[in-house]
Amino acid sequence: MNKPISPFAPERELEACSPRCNPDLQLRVDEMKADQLAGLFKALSHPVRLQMLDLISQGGGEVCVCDLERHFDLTQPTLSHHIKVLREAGLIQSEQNRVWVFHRANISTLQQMRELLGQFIGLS
Amino acid sequence: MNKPISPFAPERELEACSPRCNPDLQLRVDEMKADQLAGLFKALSHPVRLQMLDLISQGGGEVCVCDLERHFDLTQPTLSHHIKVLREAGLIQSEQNRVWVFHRANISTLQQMRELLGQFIGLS
DNA sequence: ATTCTATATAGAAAATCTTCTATGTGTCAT
DNA sequence: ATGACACATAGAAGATTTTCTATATAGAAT
Repeated sequence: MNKPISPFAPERELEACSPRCNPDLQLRVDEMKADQLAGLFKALSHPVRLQMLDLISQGGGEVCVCDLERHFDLTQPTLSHHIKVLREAGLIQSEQNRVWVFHRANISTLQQMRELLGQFIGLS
Repeated sequence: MNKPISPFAPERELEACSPRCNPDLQLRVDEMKADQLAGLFKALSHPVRLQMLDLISQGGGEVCVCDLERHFDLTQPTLSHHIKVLREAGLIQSEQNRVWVFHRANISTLQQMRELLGQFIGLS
């Protein structure tokens, strides 16, 4: 856990363990933002939720659970749980109409994730 | 789990529970691809790994663990574990040079994730 | 009123994840 | 050779996730 000053770069202010190190690197994503963004990635970290969002994103805001459940070999409470995870993460919005609940993808949230990846790729 | 044919749309081939349903929706992401992609999202589903990749992506392929550990209040084995998760997911590549290991972001993997999100947003 | 249907919630078992301490391995300096 | 350092691995405790069965709620149809 201790970081000796490299003999090769004694003029550095920050400590480096080798001449190839980058002791000046700064986090561009603070802890609060990292928590929020990691939560978004976590919501898509399950294959069923990823496929659910694939379906919901195709539906133009008119996707009912009955349109989802035929694609998955899971019980209704399990699907209900995964939908809740997507909703609580902010990836989808749900609206009740009579007995049914319709879901739509939350584009701005997806764009946030895309922007982060773009930053990692070097697009910004 | 049973899906009655709607009385409002008896001509539909697939079952719909309401007139607003989309019984024709097809998965664009098959199960194998969903598993692979969900694995990528899972690797970024922890705030520390997300911040680690933020740092590594800035370093131009020359990021050593000593450049990471100053930013996190975690033990060395824990950081080593998170690095392994990123590497096994394919998000970073690691190369040993003498005593040190240097990490670089795997751009093509990040692009895969970005493409999926683009598909969800409707960019393709 | 009763029943059916769509969806949500409760709670529990099993699996997985996160983090730690302790220890191992390989490289370098003395 | 010996010791110091960078990093990896083993294994365990505790937290979280995934999935199920059972049950609740609430709107519609009979």
